[in-house]
Amino acid sequence: MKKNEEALKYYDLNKYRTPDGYTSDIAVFTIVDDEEDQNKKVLKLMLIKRSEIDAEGNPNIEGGKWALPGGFVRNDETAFEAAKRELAEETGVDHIHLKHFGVYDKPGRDPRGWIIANAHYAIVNEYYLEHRQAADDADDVQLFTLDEVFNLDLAFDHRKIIEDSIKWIKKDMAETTLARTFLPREFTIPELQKVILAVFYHKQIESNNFYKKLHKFDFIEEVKGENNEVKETRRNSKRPAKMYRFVDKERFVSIYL
Amino acid sequence: MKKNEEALKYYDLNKYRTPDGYTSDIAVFTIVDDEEDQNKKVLKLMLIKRSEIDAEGNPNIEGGKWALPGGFVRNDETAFEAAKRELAEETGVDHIHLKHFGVYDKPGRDPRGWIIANAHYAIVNEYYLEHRQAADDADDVQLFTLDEVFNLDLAFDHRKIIEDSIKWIKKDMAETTLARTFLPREFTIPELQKVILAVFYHKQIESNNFYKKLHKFDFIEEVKGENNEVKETRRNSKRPAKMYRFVDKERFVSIYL
DNA sequence: CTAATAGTGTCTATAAGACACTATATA
DNA sequence: TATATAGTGTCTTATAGACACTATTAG
Repeated sequence: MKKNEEALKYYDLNKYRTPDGYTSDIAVFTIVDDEEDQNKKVLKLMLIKRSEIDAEGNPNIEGGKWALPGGFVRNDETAFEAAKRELAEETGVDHIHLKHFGVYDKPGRDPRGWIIANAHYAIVNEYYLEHRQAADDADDVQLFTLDEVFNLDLAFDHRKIIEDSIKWIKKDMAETTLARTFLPREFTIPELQKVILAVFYHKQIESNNFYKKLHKFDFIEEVKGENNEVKETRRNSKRPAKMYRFVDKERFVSIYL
Repeated sequence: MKKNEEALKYYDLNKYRTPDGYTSDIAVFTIVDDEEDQNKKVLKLMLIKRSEIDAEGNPNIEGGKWALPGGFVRNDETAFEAAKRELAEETGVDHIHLKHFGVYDKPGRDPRGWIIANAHYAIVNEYYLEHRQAADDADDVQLFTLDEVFNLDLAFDHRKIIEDSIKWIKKDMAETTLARTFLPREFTIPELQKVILAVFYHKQIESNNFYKKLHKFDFIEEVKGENNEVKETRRNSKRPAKMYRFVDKERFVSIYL
C-alpha cells in the first residue's frame, strides 16, 4: 500500500509511552485419578516454584513463590504462539489444547514495570506432566487440587488469574465439547461422566440417566470397527464398554431456548 | 516487599524487546428500529471513517478506511479503562456496557510496528449514538447493519475483529442476560423478544409460546407499583403490557444438562 | 365497531428424573 | 458363583412446539 508508506514517514513511534514487557502465562490443567476414591477423577493445576536466584545468581523477582509457567512474548510471534512454545519447552509436548482467556494489565501488577500478561489455560494429559515432573527437580513443579492451590503463596496477581482460569474452564466445559481434551480420542461413557464430574464436583449426575441422554448428544458417535461392529474396550471393567468419539459440531446453548 | 526491592536492582528492563504500542478498540453496537419492518429491530455497528490527514496535516495511516473507534492505552490505566474513557469521549456517555473479548497481536497487523490491540464490544443506547452523529461530521461516523459492514473497506485487521465481536455478542446474548443492555430497565415481553430476534435474525421464536417460558426465566421478574400491582405500559400498544425487569442471577447452561 | 398489540388454553410428542432392574465379563 | 462395572425399562411429571383462541385498549 503506497498511501501507508507515505503516511509512515510522518508517524512517530515514540509519541506514546509503551509497555515495558509483554508476557504469556499458562494455567496448565490435568485430570488424574482421585487418591481417596479410585472411582473418581480430580482436576489439578500445575504450578512452578520460582527460584530464589536467577540464572546470573542474583535474587529473583517473586522468588520462592508459586507461579503459573510463562514468559516473554517475542516480537515475531503472538502471545498465543508464545504460550504454545513455552508449554512445549516445559512439557515437551505439542498438540496441547490451549485457550486465551484474559489480559492482565493493571498498572502495578508486576514490580518490574508496565508489564502486560496474556492468560491462557491449557489441558495436558496426565502422562506428560508426570514425565516432566520426573525429569525436573520435583520441588519446582507440582500438581495441586483447586482446594490446595489457594493456600499457597502465589506470585504477582496469579491468584486472580487462577481464579479466572477455573471459571473459564468450568464454563467451557459445560458449554462446549472441551471434555474431549481430557479424554483419549476413543472413550467410554463412564469415562466421559467421570471427567464431567471432576470439573463439576459439586453437581450430581444420575449415572443411569446419562445413557438415555446419549441420543441427544449429537456431538459424540459410536466408534465402528472393520466389520461395522461397535468397538469395545475392557480397560476399566470386566464387562466390555462401547467406545465413542467426539464429532465436530457447533453447539448452540441458550437461556431463552 | 523487601525481597523484591533487592531483586529489582538486578533486573534489566531492556533485556526483552517490547511492543511499540498498546491500544484499545471498541466495536460499538446498538439496536434500532428496522426501517423496512416497523415491527422489528435490527442490530447495527458504529464505525468511524479515518481521516486522510492527521492533526498535523500529514497523511494518516489507513486514511479513508472505516475503522473501529479506539486509541492508545496510557500507562496509568488498563486497556479496559482506556476503552471506557475513549467511548465516553466519543459518545459523551458513561455507564455503557463494555466487554473485553480478544487480543490482536499478530506481527505485521499494524504497519506502524509491533502494536497490540485489545478488542472490546460495547452496547450503547440508540439515543446517544444519534446525538453523537448529529454533533459531529455526519460523514465520519455511521451505523451499519451487519450485512453492510462487510462490504466496506476496513482498516488494519478490523474485519477479523468485527467478525469476532459479532460471534461474541451472539454467544453472550444466548448464554447470558446481555439482552438487558439493549433494553430500558423496565421492559415488556414483546420488547425482549424483538431484541433477541434482532441478534438472532435467522431464528424463529413462536411469539405465543414465549409467554409460557416466562415462569422458567428466573432472571426476570414483574415490576410492582406502589400498591403491589404489576406495572403496565402503553408505549407500544393500545392494550397495556406488563413490565418486567432483570434480576441478578447466575446462569448455568450446559450441553450435557 | 375495527384494528392493533398483548396474552391464554389446549393438545401432542418428547425429555427429565427417580429408581428398580438386567447384562457381560473375570477370578 | 461372587462381584464389579456397563447398560435398560418403566413410571411420573415437566417442557416444547404448533396453533386456535381470548383480552384490552384507542379512535
